[in-house]
Amino acid sequence: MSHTLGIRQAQKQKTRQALLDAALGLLEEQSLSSLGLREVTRAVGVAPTAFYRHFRSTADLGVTLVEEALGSLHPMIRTTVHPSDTSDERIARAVELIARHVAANPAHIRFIARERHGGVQPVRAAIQDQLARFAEDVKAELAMDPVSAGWHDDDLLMLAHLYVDQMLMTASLFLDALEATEEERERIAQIATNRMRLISIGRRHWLD
Amino acid sequence: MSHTLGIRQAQKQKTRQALLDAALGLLEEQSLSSLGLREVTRAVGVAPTAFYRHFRSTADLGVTLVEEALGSLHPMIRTTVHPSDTSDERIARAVELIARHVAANPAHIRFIARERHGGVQPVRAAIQDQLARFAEDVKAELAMDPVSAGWHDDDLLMLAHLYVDQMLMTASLFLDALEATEEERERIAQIATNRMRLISIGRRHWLD
DNA sequence: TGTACATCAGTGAACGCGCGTTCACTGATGTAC
DNA sequence: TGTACATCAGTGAACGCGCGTTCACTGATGTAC
Repeated sequence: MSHTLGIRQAQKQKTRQALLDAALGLLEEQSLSSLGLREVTRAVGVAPTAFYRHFRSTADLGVTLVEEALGSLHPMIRTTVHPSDTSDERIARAVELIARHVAANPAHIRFIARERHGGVQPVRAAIQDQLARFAEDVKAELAMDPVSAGWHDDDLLMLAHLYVDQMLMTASLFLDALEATEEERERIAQIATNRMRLISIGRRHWLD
Repeated sequence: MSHTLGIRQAQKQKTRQALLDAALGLLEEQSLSSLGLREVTRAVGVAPTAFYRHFRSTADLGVTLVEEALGSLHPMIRTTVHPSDTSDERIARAVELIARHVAANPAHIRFIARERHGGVQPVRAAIQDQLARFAEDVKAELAMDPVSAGWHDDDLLMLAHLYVDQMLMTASLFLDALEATEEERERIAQIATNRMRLISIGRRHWLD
């Protein structure tokens, strides 16, 4: 049997997670810079002062949310870009994966899109940091592809960032269409696919 | 002599503009959803209640800021994309123009980047609306280019949106580098240029 | 040009309210023996 | 297993403060004659 947390630790974790979940919910309709500590504790049903047992401030909570939203995404990113099948199949798979991820975690994605350029510096920095890591991951995968032979390192990283930004754009498009009809979402998937295709075509002819 | 405003109207306009300017300044370090009406009037030096003579709410002020930031940009966008000289010259000109515009209007650009996905719905809607118009403008210019012969209308619009998003990304990159060295800004210009080049290459081979 | 009245941008007091933070506390959980 | 003490997540009262909004107001500007 694996090591179990003590009752006290387990309860603390539970409250902490409840605070994170409540904050994420409240952030669907406002920015982090206007999120109040009392709002969050009220939503959870604990005293305002309990907040300080878990986070120094709402900015601190925000940084934790960034890790929660993006920290676990690295393996997914790598396999998405991995040069296995044809370019068009890979793109279709990526768009499908993004659509699913957005549908499964809308609040996390909204939070990232919103706070990427938001008013809370440490959170912005945490997001830039994670996205830069994604770009490094993507670059490493791209480098393995024969198509990348002869490319400058700088240009590979440029392309990787372009893909990462594109993924986020696509996610944001799907986010705005969560309530829309199936046809509308299909239309968006088509546009996102074509954007990716155009970039991939540019990639193939980069060294012409 | 052209028609002049009355003294009263002129003074009102002046106060209104002071409120907009003060708000824009305060928004460099926070999001609109946390901007207080009292903050703004305090910065201008008028009574809090004076705010209501000009705007219904900070959200209303935000929508006005969107128009101020983007409304006058249409002619610039069109001429930037206009197919005059070679593709590489056009790209270099566009990147240069964006760098200048960001340096001249950093607060406006920051505001747009921040509130595009921000927590205030009417402002988000106003930004999406303006960006969609930009895309229509760009599409109209692209359509005039011989390179676009044989393209589907949908794909032209897709490309136009891709260019618009790319311009905003580039602007955002320059924004983060305003305090940086000349070399750093040159590096960013190079990356932005290469992103645009790659997209243009994809465009030229789209129908292959 | 002068007078009498209307308009309206900006004022200042007042309101009820929720905010972030402090502090000493409680009582369940953990630990040492 | 039982006891005595330590730890610490969550409490609840209290604080000073700034918020958005209301209201009746003032006095400079505008207008009609």
